[in-house]
Amino acid sequence: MISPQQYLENLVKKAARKLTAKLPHFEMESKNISRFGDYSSNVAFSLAKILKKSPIEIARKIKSDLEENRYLDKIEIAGGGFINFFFKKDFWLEMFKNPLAKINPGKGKKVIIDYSSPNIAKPMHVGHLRATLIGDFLARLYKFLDFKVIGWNHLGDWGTQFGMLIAGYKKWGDKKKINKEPIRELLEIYVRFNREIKNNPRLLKQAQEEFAKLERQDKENKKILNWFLRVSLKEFNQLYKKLGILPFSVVKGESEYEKQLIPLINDLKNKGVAILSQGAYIIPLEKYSLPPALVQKSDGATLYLTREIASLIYRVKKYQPDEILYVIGSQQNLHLKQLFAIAQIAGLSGKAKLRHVSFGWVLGPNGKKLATREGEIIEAQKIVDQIINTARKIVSQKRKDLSKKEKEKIARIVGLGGLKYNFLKDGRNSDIVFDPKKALSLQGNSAPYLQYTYVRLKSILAKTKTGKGDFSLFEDKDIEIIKKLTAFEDVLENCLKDSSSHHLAEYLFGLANLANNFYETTPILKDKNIKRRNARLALIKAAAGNLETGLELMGIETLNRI
RNA sequence: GCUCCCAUAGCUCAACGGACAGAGCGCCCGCCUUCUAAGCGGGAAAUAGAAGUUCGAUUCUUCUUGGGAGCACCA
Repeated sequence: MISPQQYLENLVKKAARKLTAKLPHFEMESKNISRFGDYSSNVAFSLAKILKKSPIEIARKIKSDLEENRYLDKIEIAGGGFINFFFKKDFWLEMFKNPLAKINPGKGKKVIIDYSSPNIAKPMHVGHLRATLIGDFLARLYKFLDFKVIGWNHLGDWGTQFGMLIAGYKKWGDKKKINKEPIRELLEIYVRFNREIKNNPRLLKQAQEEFAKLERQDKENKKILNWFLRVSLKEFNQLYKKLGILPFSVVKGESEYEKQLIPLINDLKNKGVAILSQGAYIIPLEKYSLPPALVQKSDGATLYLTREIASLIYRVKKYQPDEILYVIGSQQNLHLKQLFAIAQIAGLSGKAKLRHVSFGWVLGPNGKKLATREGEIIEAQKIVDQIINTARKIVSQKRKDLSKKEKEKIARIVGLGGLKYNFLKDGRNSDIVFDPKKALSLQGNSAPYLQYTYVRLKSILAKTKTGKGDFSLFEDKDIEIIKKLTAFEDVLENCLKDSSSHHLAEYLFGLANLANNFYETTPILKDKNIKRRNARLALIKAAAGNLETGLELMGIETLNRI
């Protein structure tokens, strides 16, 4: 079975083809307003433009063409040319009996999703957290839709700052301390180095020298850098584990491409893609209305972008992906545009479609960038711990009856769920305001609300055995839920199209609201009509299943008790 | 200076050029001897400003105002 929306779209397309050879784009949507039908379409308006006829006239033609359809109760024309479709009850019962086939738009295609990308020796901040959660959602979504997903973590481990870190380590470093608390210690060295540089400019030179050695593949410095990477990664992995993020397929530092850069630049020069300008090599991008991209500095050193190009070449060569998603903040919009333009000019991306999944800033409650009063960044780790703490307090207050172990489990799942939902419920392009103090909302459009609804549904199911039900006993409010259930796949397609989770969040919230309203107003277990009772048990089981699947796609766990 | 992004209810967010701009929080009102009140129902409340394109504009174009990001030797 395909979704009702798909079904109607196909139907209308067929009818429209009789009127014109080239189909215009049109909408088929569910408006949640009963007099606009189960689904409505603006196809007549779209056709009116090319056929130069009135929308009403076209709508009438389509209507008369489709009116005999066995699933449709009626078709209405309203609002100057909208076509509203009303399905028969039997259709919805049919939809419920034969659930939708799982869609598989991926068809086994390979996609690389590049996300998280923290810098080693530095704590992950709230921006990394957003990138990580968006990326993890996309990885789960693509997997669910039958793509072969390669999760890629491109670590920042190159640049003069690592010269500072190595110089600082050689001066003041304590190996034991670093092994114990790597990121804290390394950050301290970095901060101290920058502080002392003000009084002692020679330090900067030392840092540059250490970095230059690194560029020359100096064994000792490479070894140190590698060690920094290993211990940082150990700490990152603790956070990923705590968050319940899918494991990455590839974790690679930028520095790993270093050896390929000179051949790469030579190749670009030979092809005439890169040209000499003011002593440096640039790739002009006027054709793309972009400023030129610098790939080699006048001192011969390479840049971030150069390594990004090398990484792209490596990815394409090694994995032959059909698609590469870069989950990276909007401040790098230009950078990604340049990368994609270069890929096109030099033919680097193979068959892969490149896509920048850009996202906005995470702002604090005052609408400014999130920071403590001292101006430090707020660490992702602290946000996670803080929200679980908040959840712990609430749970121990609300459920004094539960065991400590169970309360702890609920606190973790509700806290993390609240956090993730907070980042995933909004469209990714806008800046979002994140107030760590208010982040765990229990009411309304929040993960705990969805988790609570799931628990309520499961709890009803747990109290009884199910038997054979008679679906024809369903009433309007049951059908409302069936309608919602059948839209799930369409919602996932929207998420895929926009690389955004907010459609799914909105859907799950709507479904949960329907479900809550349903069991609030409809006694199920006490229903004397056993066939209807069983039918409704099947219905809420399906609703719970949808909630669970949807939450799982957002990386949010469900519970049986809350 | 140039380029790009953003501006929707008191607050936080929705709305692929479509029919009356939807939600949540907060506020006001009602519902717990009945499957977990982390719930359900109801109410007040918004497109920054000006012009244009269109049958139709929150959406597209131009300008204004206000915020943010980026723009050759950082990553």
